[in-house]
Amino acid sequence: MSRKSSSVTIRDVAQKAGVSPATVSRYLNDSAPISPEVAERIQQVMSDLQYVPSAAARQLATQKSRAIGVLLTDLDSVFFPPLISGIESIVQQEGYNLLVASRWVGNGVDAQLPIGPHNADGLIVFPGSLTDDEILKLHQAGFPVVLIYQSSPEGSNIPSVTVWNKRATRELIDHLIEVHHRRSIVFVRGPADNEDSQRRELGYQESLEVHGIAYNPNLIISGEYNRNDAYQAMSKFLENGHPDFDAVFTGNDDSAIGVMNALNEKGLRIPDDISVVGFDDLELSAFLTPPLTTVNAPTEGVGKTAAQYLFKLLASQEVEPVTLLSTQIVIRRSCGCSE
Amino acid sequence: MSRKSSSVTIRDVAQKAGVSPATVSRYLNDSAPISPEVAERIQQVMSDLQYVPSAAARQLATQKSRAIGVLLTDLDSVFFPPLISGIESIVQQEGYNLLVASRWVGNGVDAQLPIGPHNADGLIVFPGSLTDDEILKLHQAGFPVVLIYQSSPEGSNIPSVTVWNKRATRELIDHLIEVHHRRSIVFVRGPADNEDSQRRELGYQESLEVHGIAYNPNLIISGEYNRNDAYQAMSKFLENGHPDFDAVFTGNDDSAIGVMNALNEKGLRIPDDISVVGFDDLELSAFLTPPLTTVNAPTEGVGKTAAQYLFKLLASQEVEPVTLLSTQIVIRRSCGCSE
DNA sequence: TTGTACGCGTTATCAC
DNA sequence: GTGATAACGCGTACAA
Repeated sequence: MSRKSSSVTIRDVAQKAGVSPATVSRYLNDSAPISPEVAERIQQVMSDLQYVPSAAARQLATQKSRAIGVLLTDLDSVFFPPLISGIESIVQQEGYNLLVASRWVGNGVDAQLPIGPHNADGLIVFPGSLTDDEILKLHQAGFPVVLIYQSSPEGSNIPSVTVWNKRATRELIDHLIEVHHRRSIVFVRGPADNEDSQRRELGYQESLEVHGIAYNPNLIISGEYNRNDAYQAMSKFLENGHPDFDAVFTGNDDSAIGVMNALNEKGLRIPDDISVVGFDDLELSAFLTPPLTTVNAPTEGVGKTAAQYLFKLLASQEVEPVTLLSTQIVIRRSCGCSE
Repeated sequence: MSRKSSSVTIRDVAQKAGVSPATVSRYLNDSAPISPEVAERIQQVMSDLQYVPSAAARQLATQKSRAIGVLLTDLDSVFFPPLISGIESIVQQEGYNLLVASRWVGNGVDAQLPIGPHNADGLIVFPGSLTDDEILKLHQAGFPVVLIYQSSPEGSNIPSVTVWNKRATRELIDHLIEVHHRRSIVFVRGPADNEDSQRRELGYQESLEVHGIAYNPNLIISGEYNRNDAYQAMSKFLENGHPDFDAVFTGNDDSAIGVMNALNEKGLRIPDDISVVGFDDLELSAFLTPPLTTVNAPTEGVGKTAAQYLFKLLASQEVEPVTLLSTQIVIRRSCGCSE
């Protein structure tokens, strides 16, 4: 984009190859057949001149940016690497560029979107980065959008991809109750408006119910799906008078880290005194002490799938409105199992 | 970028506001004074029409993409979130876009760069994503580049930002020796060509030397700066005949996770039997059991600084060729300290 | 198979 | 302070 660096244009190539710019363009995008000799000459000149087409000019002419974006809330979370990695692998494979930005609707944004029709061909949105209104507006304007970990706003039908939350959670809690005979299980929920957290809570309740255990609201505490808040929440829970409990299900693994820490500090042994289980199966979860029993959620797969859907949308292909990737429990030691 | 979505152009705004496109442009970039009334009218029309300038057209006219890129090797690492977050905060503040891509020179790339003069105004490069030749070529073409965790290739003077490695490592090992009387300290190094790892090794050696401890090459093992390889390396070390040792310094925290795991599996207690210390101070390091004694390296700061330098470069300002951000040891419990 | 001419949406250079 | 007008570099009818 900088003048001095890539000042060689398609016209230079054309001239030096003794053809018209149009022909070079055709060669570039093989949008029309051209004679072998000419093709070779162009190729030769192109590499001689180290010609690289200007993305901007191309975009302007084509009305396509060949870039897609992903909008996150806070980039600084262990949850994102696999997600972004998954997205990027597809994006790169398609020869597109990936724009990344953070934006948090909580702090009252109403400025222009960092990523939108003005600089991208499509967008993957993570919960909390856009309001429902903004999502809807984008979608209604015909801008390709794929939602992740979030369902389409009321009345709309925007493709969304997330994971099976309830089923695996149900199995996980079943395991705690049936195998380890835990009956007072604390649930550390995520942000109130987080759909995944809500569904995980449903799985938790269902398991309780099936086993004839009464749901105790005093056993529910709120983290924010991150280790620090979860640590605080659990510490506070332990300090104030609290019901007896013999297990903790943290809505995600990151929270489990904070919870385990709080438990350790109070001298509670995991899993002897308290079983702890999470959700996500972060790469590091197997390395915690004790290794965390959790639910494996294909985060990278969500990224890949969302990106693939976005490209389908770009190609005007049909995409299933909602897709749930399968999850499965992984038993390690924090629940009480020996391996 | 998509035709249907944002078809309102500067011309539409101009017409509806009863002025010329030029005036609207001037208002947008306040590149020239305009009368208050006109300004207000334009503002009004702009928000009525929800006008958003086309990035492509702007780029073509300006020869600037208003985007910078960061080139990483593998996106899926806990090390990156703070780094990217730091970069993005500056980028957003400058009203720029952030392009992210991964590329690993190890697998013999020679295709076109995912990010370069064709789609960005500048680039932040992480070790392993570009060969020295590629870096040099970019730089010589006048393309702004900032190196992180890597020094400028032979003979060149490209700005680079990284952290103080040797000094803090030296202090860390001093601590192990002086306070905890450890004398047989294993060093788990990073990738062979990694400059940080090399400098950390220097600090390690210096401390040994000062304390009259002979350097024992059998105590050096190779990880790859990630928990899995480090786990493998340490496990193998423990299984084969190995020298006695009473401490491990892992080149980074991620490796420490794998090492601690391997140690635990063999029934070695940390820190009672073996002290373990790392480098980086990942957000999760304080949450390991035991909490990891390490060196706090300002990863987010490196990202911010690199981005700031890049913007200085874009503004044709001077930038120091090499800057080292300060690090400092943080004592937790894995070394043997009680708090 | 190839060339010509115009348009994409914006900014920059002149005039006024 | 404001308005024409010419780039910017590429794709794409349309014509040949």
